[in-house]
Amino acid sequence: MKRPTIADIAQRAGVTKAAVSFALNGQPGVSKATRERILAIAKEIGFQPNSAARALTAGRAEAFGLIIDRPARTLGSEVFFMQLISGIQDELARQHVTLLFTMVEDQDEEIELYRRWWAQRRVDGVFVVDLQVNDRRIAVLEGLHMPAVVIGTPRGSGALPAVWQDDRSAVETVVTYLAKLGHQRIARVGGFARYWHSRLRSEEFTSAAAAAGLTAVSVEADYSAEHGARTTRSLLGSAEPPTAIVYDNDVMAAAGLGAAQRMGRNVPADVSIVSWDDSALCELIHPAITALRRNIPAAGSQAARMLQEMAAGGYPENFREAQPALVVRDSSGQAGAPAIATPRLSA
Amino acid sequence: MKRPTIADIAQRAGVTKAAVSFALNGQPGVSKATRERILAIAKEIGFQPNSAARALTAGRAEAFGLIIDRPARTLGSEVFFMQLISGIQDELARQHVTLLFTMVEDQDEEIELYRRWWAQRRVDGVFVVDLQVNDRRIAVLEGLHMPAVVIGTPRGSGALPAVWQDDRSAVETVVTYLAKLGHQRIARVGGFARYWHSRLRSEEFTSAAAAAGLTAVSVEADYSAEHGARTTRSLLGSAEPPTAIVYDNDVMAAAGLGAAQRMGRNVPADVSIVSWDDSALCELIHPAITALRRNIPAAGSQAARMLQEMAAGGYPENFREAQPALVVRDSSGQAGAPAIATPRLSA
DNA sequence: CCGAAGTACTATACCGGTTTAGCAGGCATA
DNA sequence: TATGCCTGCTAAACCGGTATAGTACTTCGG
Repeated sequence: MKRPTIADIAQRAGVTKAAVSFALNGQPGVSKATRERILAIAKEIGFQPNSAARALTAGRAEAFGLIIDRPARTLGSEVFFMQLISGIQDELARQHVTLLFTMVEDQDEEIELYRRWWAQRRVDGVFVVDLQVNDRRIAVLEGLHMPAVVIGTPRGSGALPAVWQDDRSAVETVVTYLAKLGHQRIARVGGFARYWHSRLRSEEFTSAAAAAGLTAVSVEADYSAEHGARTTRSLLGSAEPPTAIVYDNDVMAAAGLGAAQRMGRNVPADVSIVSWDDSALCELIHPAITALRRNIPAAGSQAARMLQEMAAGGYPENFREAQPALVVRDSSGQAGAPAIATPRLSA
Repeated sequence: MKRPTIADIAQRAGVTKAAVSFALNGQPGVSKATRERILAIAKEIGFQPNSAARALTAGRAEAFGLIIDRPARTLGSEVFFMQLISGIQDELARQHVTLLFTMVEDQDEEIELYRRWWAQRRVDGVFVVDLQVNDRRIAVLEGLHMPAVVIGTPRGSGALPAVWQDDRSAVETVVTYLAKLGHQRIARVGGFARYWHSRLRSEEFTSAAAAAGLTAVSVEADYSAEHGARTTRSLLGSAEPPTAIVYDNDVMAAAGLGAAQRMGRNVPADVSIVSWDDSALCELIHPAITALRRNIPAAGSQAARMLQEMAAGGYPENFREAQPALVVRDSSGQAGAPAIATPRLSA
């Protein structure tokens, strides 16, 4: 019942462990006949090399790590990470490399885990997400000389390569779209300002709005449904409420939509709603939410390829993702347009 | 720059590797003074044992695996797995055990991966989800003598222990609630009939409805928003449409809600909507969806504890989860009640 | 017909830990 | 004074692979 080792194969084939190793790894040093005999035995007894033993000699773990540090409360509804992991896996499974995945409570814990994983040789590298302004992780990873690929933005990623999105042009797409619909006052409910991607989008949003002659306001939120709803109530309740709101993720957009409806506002007649990330959620709720769609799995696969290159000693270039597409649905429309499709009685 | 080994510590302390090993592992065989000297050096140079070397001697991987086999399309919006993983991690992180997580396209691939992981000694056991009727995985895992814990149902789990939910009483809770509201025709949009949990709920739903004197229909869907919407349209378009629909997950419930609204039905006046899993999504959309709330992270933690016990050679008992609570929100109400809160003009 | 080169292996060290057997020295006991 | 028994450590084997050095045997060239 014990799992077979190369010693077992060697014994049955009447050769030494070394010969078996050569045969299994396609190295020269064994005759064709012997090689085939060994391979046949290996196949027959279902031999698979012990990963620990191999890792010990190769000095590699054949595994990469991904740590997410976000409140569990907001994670559940997040489509982003599942899609990202799915894309990463797609690439890694091909090479029989595994992914260690975990969630932590704060960045100290995350850094501690990087150190431990690296010291213990548990991983050959890691994917870094949610890059922050003055992110302490970068210095730690560089100090450890640990292969790592940043997913999200090249700003502040130090010498680490990044898979990034051109926020500037994406923001321009959205703002131009809203401007064309006649919106004058637009708002953005962003994620934590400490995240680079959030901060960059915020800057670009403000400048793009200014360029288009619009009044813009950007508010920070925590990606949760609750924050999305609360921020929306506050924006719509102000003296000069925006006629369009852009949210940094689908959950906040959906929550914002619900909040607006509860306030008696019609979407999109009174206020247009746009989500930064697209998802089934955006499609299925009523009205369906206009969203920026990016290919998240593709970004994950790309990052996986880059990390493998790095782990092999290379220095991959930053990679810019394909431009996201704006998927126009029912939640956005002409500014101040009369309600057509779904009229409502005032309460 | 090379990561320190026990040999380095041994050299600096002027002792052998064995003495270092004894000291680090709290074994007898070294004096208190020597032990402290060794520990101090280990701490100073930041020593962490190489996980491969340790796994090689211990014969354990210090890792567990989780494989999900669902279409990527439906996974993204699923809150269940993120919460489950979060609960599992909570327990595993404590013991410095890692989790290997991956997604596959079909069950053959999943089984293949179990075999490989086990043969390669990559994991000490696995979590099994989405148990199916005549599930081939069970026989494979039992045949391999691979520790495994089933999450979801003890039916068909063979000798493997399970963390399970009492579907019967949960279903009764929902059906009784709907019966009290005066509903006569109720429907259920379930998941794949090949999943045990889905089939069991379906059976219980039918029998509970019969017991309460209601007409019930149960339909199979694939957990996706698209299926949820399509099935809802078909149910509501029938000659005698149900006045209440229960969905097996939050995504289908939300999609069903949207579909009903697009058909001009008022929720809950025309039709009540109930979701089996609760999530931020249920809370945030309008109207908020009545849902059964179970403590998914707790189930994950429990499963992790059981798997650790199994990997240590024990045989944990099946564990029944706490009874889920029905969280009543705005999407459910009196059967045939006039629309009050959000009246609608007919188009 | 002998030396050189190539082939097909074996023997062995090694990766970084754990574990077992053994051994030197101190102390108590008979 | 010899015996036994701790204590505290060392030497070495071992886990399951990979990599390197060495060896027997064949083949070939001059």
